[in-house]
Amino acid sequence: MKISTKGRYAVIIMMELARNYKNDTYMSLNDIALNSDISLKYLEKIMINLKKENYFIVSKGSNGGYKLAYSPDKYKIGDIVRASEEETQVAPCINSMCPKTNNCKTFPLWKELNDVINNYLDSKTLADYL
Amino acid sequence: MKISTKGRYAVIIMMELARNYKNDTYMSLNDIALNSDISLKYLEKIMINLKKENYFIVSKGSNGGYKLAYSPDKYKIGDIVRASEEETQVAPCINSMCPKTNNCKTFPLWKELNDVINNYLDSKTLADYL
DNA sequence: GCAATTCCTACCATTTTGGTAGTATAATAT
DNA sequence: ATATTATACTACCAAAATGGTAGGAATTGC
Repeated sequence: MKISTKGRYAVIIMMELARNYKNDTYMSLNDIALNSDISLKYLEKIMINLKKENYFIVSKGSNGGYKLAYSPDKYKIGDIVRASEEETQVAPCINSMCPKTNNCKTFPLWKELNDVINNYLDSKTLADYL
Repeated sequence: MKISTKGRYAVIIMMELARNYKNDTYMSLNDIALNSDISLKYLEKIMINLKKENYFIVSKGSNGGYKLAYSPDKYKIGDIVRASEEETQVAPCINSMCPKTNNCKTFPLWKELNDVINNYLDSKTLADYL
């Protein structure tokens, strides 16, 4: 029962950009790496999923980098985590459960837990943790 | 963001015993294996952690097995999952977070998420899923 | 042109997950 | 007693996920 660091690092990246939002300057992954003590290379990898979400305005070249496309309160933590993790179900269906056995009787439990988690994470935005 | 099957299987085992509670007979792991489509050997492994909790009355030998020591409503799902998982924190502290960087600013988020999850799982007992 | 930056494709070590195998030990039915 | 049925214990293992690293190509600003 553990959230992978990928999701947590994604939130950290987004937080760095959120803190820089008011400056309206581009922030490079290198800057984020220095601030957050995560390697540039791993940051790049985590960015792959985040970039699909159109969260950023990007600029290549010197003085380039990323900035948030919207104000921090527009970014739900839940969206960020789900975008980073691929597996969005806390307890996805597995072969040894369902349907011959009684195992599926616990399915509503995991389904509801999933909702509880998502509802909580969706109730918070980057602005809540600046 | 996924709960390991270990915790889920543990709940399944406990459910099987809960369903057998009214019979007041011992139920062997072999019976549970047949009912649940999980291998006997893997069940044994999952039992290791559960046995530490004094959840059962155990009998070896023929017609032996396990039965619940208390009625199903006394077993919180949260306790069962936590007993099975070793890692009880959803987002345990890791080196690259805390304390030089700003990363710890997100700690309250994960701490609270942890509480949300535990509160939900503690609000349910085996009796809720018979 | 050069430096800074993102973008893209691989690769990889370690840990966790999800098991299996074999044997010892204990209790019970007969 | 002893054969049988269970649990208890110890060890091993394959596959997948996690948490990275490496190297270079493409793009842009100066």
